[in-house]
Amino acid sequence: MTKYAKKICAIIHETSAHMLAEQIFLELKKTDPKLVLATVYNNLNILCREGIIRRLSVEGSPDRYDRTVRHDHLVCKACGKLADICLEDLTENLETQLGEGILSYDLKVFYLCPACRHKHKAAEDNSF
Amino acid sequence: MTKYAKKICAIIHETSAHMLAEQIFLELKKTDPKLVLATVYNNLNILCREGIIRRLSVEGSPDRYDRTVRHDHLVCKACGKLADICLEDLTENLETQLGEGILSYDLKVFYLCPACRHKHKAAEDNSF
DNA sequence: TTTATAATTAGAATAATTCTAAAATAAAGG
DNA sequence: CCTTTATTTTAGAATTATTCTAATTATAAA
Repeated sequence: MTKYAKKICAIIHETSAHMLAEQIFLELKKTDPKLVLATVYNNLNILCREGIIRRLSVEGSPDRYDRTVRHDHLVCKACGKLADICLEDLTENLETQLGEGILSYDLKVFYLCPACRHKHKAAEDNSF
Repeated sequence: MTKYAKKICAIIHETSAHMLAEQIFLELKKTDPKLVLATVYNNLNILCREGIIRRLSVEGSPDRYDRTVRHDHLVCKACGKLADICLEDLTENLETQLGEGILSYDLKVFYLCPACRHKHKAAEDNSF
């Protein structure tokens, strides 16, 4: 694994921050000022392809990168905020239903986060 | 609902083709030659916001648009091909696990489609 | 070392999507 | 109907994330 691949990997696995390529770039730039964004993208793509990290497509925002330890995501439909949750593992269940082996799955649960729920409610109350 | 919103809605609900904005545009252009891509995007955004259609983020490809009737997706990790599947509804299960109401969820199951499984196997056999 | 291979840089290129302002269309009020 | 107002659509520029290309640098192999 190359120098920057290692560092990127470390950053992603140390936090659960769902970072953007740009954020990873800025973080690494602190210690490696000559680093360039394309290198970050290159390495992120390689790491994803090899299954070492996980790409997260989030509606209306650039891709984010996440650890591969099994977990799911809770997404606020209003503000888009993303949180980790660990629900029961569905792999076996899915394989049984499908009748064949799967590689992995991605489960996003949409809800209104407490903050947005309040805003939403306030807006409704004012609409009289 | 506006003229184009209606037509876009009809196209998406009549097929299960997971169409790109571009494809919808080309389809509508046949009958409305002066239509412009921005109009398609405008309407797709409005329809998504109102929950009338569903946006599908597919890794490494522009967004696709889908019907809202509950179903899940099977995605080939190698070629990216997308297929509809209808697995059991997890809503109640998820709400119980989370201890609160949810709006919806999105489940993508990754596997190797038959074609890619064969290619993959052939490549392995040749690597001796 | 010298050579070969792979990684990184720099910055241009691409592609999807959004934005802005003007034009066209539709809806509402008289 | 006609006029006014509001909404939709158009045209095309702008933005943004990401990829690509070629040149350079670093690493590994001979």
